[in-house]
Amino acid sequence: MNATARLDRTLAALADPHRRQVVELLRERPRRAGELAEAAGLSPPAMSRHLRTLRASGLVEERHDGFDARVRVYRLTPAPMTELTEWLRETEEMWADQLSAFRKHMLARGDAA
Amino acid sequence: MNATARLDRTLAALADPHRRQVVELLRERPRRAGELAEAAGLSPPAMSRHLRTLRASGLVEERHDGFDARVRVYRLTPAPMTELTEWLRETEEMWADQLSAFRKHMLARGDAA
DNA sequence: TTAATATTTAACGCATATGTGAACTATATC
DNA sequence: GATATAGTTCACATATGCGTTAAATATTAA
Repeated sequence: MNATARLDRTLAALADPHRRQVVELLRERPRRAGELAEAAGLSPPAMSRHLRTLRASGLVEERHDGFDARVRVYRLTPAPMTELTEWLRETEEMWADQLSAFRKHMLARGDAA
Repeated sequence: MNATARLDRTLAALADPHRRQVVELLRERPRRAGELAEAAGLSPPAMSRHLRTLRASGLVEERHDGFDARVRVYRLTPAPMTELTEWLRETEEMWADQLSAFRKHMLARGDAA
């Protein structure tokens, strides 16, 4: 999968408020699927699908609990967000350059910055 | 509009590859609607709708050209991306804390980090 | 071995997003 | 004034996303 498609999936995954809530919960600590469903006020099937989407985007990973194999524990995997952060940084950097060039232009004209 | 809804719109706007391409083009310099349509290989109506979405998310703004009032020039407005960057920063920060806590835990147990 | 638990998958309905061609608005050019 | 140009909006078809309930899977507990 190329970088564009990965950014697509990452952004689409984070565009849903329930999934973003999951990320916020998982950034504190790993949690069980059922715990996430309850915290988000969603039915288990609904949460299961969100978790599938998050898994497909690479934002979270699933593990089986050591004691009770029915339980699935989800945890954050930061790589996709790092890639997104990098894209945003480049965009903002470019904009900052553009802005400073604009200011320089204005100063050269004698206008106030 | 609250922060969650704004993040929603920003992320949804950026989740489309054509719209992200528009942002990438605009981070170089402002451009005309028609120029963006051609660059993205889209029909004018399709691009017009993407631009409406980007406008609604606050990522771009539209201005009328000074010489030819038919022409609409689009430019980037960075505020929404700043907010998104902030959200990502918090998330990654939390994850870094978690990782360092995990390493500390492992070190305390005498395992290799 | 039967029943309960944790989670996922399947089938369905509904809302929303995307692209296309046709029609519309506003402005410029001849 | 007639026509061309830049861009948008409309109407339509198709596709995708989200939630719900019912059923299936796997595992633990009684």
